[in-house]
Amino acid sequence: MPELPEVETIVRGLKEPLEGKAILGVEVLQPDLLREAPESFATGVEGSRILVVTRRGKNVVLTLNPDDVLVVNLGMTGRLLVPGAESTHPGIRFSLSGGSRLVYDDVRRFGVLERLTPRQWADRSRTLGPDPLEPGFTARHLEAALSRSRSPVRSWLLDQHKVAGIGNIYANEALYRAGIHPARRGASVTRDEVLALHRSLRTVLRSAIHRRGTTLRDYRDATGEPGAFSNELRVYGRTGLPCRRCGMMIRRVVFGNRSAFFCPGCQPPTSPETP
DNA sequence: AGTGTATCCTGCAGGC
DNA sequence: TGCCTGCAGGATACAC
Repeated sequence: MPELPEVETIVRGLKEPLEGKAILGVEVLQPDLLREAPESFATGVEGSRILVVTRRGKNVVLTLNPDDVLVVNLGMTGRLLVPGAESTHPGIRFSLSGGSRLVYDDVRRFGVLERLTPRQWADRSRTLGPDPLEPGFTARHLEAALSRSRSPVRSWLLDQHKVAGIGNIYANEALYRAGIHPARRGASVTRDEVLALHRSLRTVLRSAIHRRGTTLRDYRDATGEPGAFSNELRVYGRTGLPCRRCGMMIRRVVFGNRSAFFCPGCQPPTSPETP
């Protein structure tokens, strides 16, 4: 569910309420959210202080004093909620200093909370691709990486080891805005198309952050508020509706186990230069 | 290396 | 109303 813009919105909302707080107690209601025994997780984080809340790709990263990193992947329906937001499916409850609380809530429980050493986290982080909003993600980098890929460009964008943070919504939206069919092979994407994709990825993600993410059904930020980018979607979930640019019907195809949405007029299956 | 498939899990919408 | 199917912002393991 949550992709880069949603996770970024969550992280921004958590900084003020969490940074500097101590974790006094942990209540594990759903042990399958963890990769270790609930008791060792609880005793491991209890007594720690939350120094800083950041994001890496789709992961929420809580740096704990003294030597722990709490990495939260929200899966499809995970939420990190502060007091005031309603929790319907609480999985882990953290009681914090100052009488505050943090609840990890997750209907489907695809999410994972992991307690890692800084070293383990660094090793993990190294396996992830660059963040598309960081300066390191250049058009040159994208062109070089894509040219080596024979997989469909939409699948490539979803691979967190290639680029970190893009999910199915923004992959489809960026490809539409760049005029690239989602099933095109990475290496078939022309230089001009790569430039357009690089630009559209960054604009779509920035604009979605500005709208505080996309809420279709489950996504909520730390205070329980939905995001407003849903109104800006051009192809995702718009099967059968007219393209806002050319009027042709938006189509849905399934590959790589995920739905892909595209406009047959604006995103021809082969590049326009090589008919 | 890449891809199709299945799996984890719950809830909701739509068809009959 | 109830039952069934399909679908969902993710990630991973497997066989080919």
